[in-house]
Amino acid sequence: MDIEIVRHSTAHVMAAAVCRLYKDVRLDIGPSTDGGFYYDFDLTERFSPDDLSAIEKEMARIIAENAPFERIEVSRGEALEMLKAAGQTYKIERLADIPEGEAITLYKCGGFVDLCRGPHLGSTGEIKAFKLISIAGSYFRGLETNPMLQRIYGIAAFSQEELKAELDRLEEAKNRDHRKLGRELDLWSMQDDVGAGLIHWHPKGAFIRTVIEDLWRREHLRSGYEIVYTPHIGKAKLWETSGHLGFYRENMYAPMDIDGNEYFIKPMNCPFHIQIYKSQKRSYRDLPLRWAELGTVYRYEKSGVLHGLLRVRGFTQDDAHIFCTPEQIEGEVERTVKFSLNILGKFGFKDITAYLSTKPAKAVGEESRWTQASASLEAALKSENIPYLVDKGGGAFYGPKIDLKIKDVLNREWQLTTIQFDFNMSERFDMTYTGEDGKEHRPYMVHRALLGSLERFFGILIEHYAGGFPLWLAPEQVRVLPLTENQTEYGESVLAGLRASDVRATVDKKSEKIGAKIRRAQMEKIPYMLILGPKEVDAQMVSVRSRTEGDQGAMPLSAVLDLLKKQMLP
RNA sequence: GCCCAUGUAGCUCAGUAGGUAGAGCACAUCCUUGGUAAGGAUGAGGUCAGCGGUUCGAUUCCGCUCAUGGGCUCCA
Repeated sequence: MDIEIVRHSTAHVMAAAVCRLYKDVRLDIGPSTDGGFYYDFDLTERFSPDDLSAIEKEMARIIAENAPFERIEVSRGEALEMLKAAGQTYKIERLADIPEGEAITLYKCGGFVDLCRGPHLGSTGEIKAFKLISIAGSYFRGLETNPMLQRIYGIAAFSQEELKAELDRLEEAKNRDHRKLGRELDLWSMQDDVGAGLIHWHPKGAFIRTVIEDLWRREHLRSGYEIVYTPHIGKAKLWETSGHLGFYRENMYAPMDIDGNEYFIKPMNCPFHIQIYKSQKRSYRDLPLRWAELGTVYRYEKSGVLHGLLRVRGFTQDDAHIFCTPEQIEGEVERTVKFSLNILGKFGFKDITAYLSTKPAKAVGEESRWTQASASLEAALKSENIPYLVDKGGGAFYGPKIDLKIKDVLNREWQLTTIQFDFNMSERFDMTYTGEDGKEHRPYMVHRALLGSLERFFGILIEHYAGGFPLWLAPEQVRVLPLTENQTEYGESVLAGLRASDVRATVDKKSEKIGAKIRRAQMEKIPYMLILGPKEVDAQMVSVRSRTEGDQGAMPLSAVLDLLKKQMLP
């Protein structure tokens, strides 16, 4: 049996329970989802979180009744009549969606009848384990202009054990939440006095960022990129030319007046890179040009979409633009994909799926360019053997793209890399290069970000590692723990030895028992602790404790340095 | 932006049926000098998110705003 059937049937039982407990309930739909199920309702009362347990109790009653799910095939007219009589206005609209010729079925269960394709369990008694999780609002048919319904989310499983496992998984995800860990590990914050969606990187978080940035810069230089820096604001004219004021204005912050000119804060870096391109005449001999920038942009995001580090209003993209000839395009795309996989791999992300989005109905740019660009994207995915899905017609109007999504340790998917062609900007800014034939040609322009944004990437990294960063990323790699104040001096000399080898370390000089110091270091998720008591001083050794492996015994400092050295690089 | 919920010390939370508040952790000082996840004592720390209203009096009731959380929508 399929878990989806269990989920869907549980959704029906929930709807039945709601109908028993409340008056004049209008139903929308109640499908199974990836993790569970939901049902959308419209009723005068507002559900509150306390109501969930009452609904759960009623559901348990319905399950105990072991009512059969009865499938009834009806004509369209009969269904309509039945729904009209019941005042089920949303269902009537849903009925209209069912194509002519398709069977129309009702499912009847314990006095509750629902328009539903099914399939369902034999009877409610087959539901062994479920839990209601949350209440949310949702627009009918997901349309902002439609009325808002009340949605109840729940999960269902084959057994109580499986339900518990699922709840544990949710709990684990909660414990890894980058917002919780960000506070506990003192990595980053947002401040009411500053504004929503604006990130403060605290020293430890900022340190991790510098490690990421250093790696990013080094790898880009190795891979033939050049690094640029561009301004944070630009004149209205620039954004008119780029088309942002036409298409993207609601995401841009209000302009500021400087000497009578309107200036906008940048929501994207591309126009500036294009300006550098256009600062001189370009030859085919100059191409490809690969320009990368950790470019900080600001976008107005609706208040309701902000989410920790994952959706913010100010963020730094690891942006780059590649300008090249048609002959170079395939090679450039392939090397970009390869480069991205290389970088993501350094952070332990190996399970990657690609999404290829092709030409939509409304699009700019020559057909031949779309064809060539899409083909080069697909070829790159094939040559790298990446599993991919094609979203036909899902590209932006300005070009096809591939997005790479990684899976983290909890098997959750996150989009990081995006590689997008842009047939729009190159036209709007009239970018050209002189070809071998002495004529002007239009370069291909590829926009790409590998990590996406540093904020978002950091959030994902925190959750991926659950805050326990590998040695090379850890802001504090080693903590020296003298047993008593008598070992402070030796501790200082050990610290000096560590720092001389570029190990990020501190000494805990507090007059506390060693257990308390260890506990603190464990909670701060510091990879290694060096414990120094009289024995270690006598032997001129250090006792090593690994955060994950525990006591490793005594060894000379040089052995510790060797041990660390092996983990210093990604 | 929309629906619902929440906002009390740095953190996690109690509490006040309207009379300006409390715990644990963290912090400071002192005592303690210890062997692999919490030693003890004392102390400091609050415009109860902000603004306005009702009231003799508001952290508490009402309204608005801001922020956060769960979703929806959005993410050219």
